Amino acid sequence: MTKEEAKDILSSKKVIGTPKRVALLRVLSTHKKPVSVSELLKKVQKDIELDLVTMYRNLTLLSNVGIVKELHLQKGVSLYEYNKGDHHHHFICRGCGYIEDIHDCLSLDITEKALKNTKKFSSVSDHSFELFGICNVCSK
Amino acid sequence: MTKEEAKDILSSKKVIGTPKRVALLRVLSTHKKPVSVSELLKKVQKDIELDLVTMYRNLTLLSNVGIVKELHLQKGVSLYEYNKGDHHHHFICRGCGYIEDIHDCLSLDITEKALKNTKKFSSVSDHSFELFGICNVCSK
DNA sequence: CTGACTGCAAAGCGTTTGCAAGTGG
DNA sequence: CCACTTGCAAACGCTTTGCAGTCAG
Repeated sequence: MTKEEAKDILSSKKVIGTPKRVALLRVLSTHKKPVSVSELLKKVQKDIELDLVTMYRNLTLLSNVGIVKELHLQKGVSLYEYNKGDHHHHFICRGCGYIEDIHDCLSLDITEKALKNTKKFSSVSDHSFELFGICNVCSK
Repeated sequence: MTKEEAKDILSSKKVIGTPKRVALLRVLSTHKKPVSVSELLKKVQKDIELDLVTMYRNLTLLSNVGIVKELHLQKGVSLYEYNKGDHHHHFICRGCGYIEDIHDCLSLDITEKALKNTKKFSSVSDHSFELFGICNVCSK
């Protein structure tokens, strides 16, 4: 993703395309897997000076407008991924944390059923689905 | 769940049934929804003196042997629920955090497909599925 | 005596907040 | 001039660790 593309994406959500945000978004967009905050900081800092606090604020901002997604797969760890708009789920290794995307989604049926069965909800905004296992490297 | 039943469950997993663990497990078993650590502490303390640290240690222990399940639905918050063995998922309100169980599960197909498509995993140990929405109370 | 459980204090880690300085329209 | 962004320091909340005291076999 070029700097121009990043700026366009940001401004399409009415977010000012500051250099730090552009750098952040570009790093996020090159990552196929969800990234931790500390990893993200290192990578962005190769490009531009950036404070951890600013990163957090911008991640929250981008998350609020839907440009990035936040994942909470384990205690005390937040992962972020660029929201390309392609709906997908994750296959996660309990050993090393390796993550692979799953591009199938069969949640429609269960979502409909759940809406029929509940009296407390009228709609579903989104959902998460994660598979956990031990990857072939860890199980050796 | 009686104290005796709690003790039996614990000893079946080779965990010593101390009074604190029995009290903790009993509170957990009466809860239909996942509970936060602070809530849990309050409820158990109505029964017996219990330090927060001991709670954490025992929750980790019970989680490791599979008696309780740990959920990470939002940043920095761990929820715990008694693992009755009845596989289920959750419908969560983004507004107030209200949680309802979903007892349908249609994940078999997608699990099989995912295993076929990956080269990095050979098996799935478990999975999570959560629906998010705004409950009828919050959407008023 | 030995190993396990517990409480207390302190540390650790990820995240957020307050404030002052800097930037751009 | 004003609203927005940023960095720094400090605060905050949740969780873990170290250590000493206690208890059961």
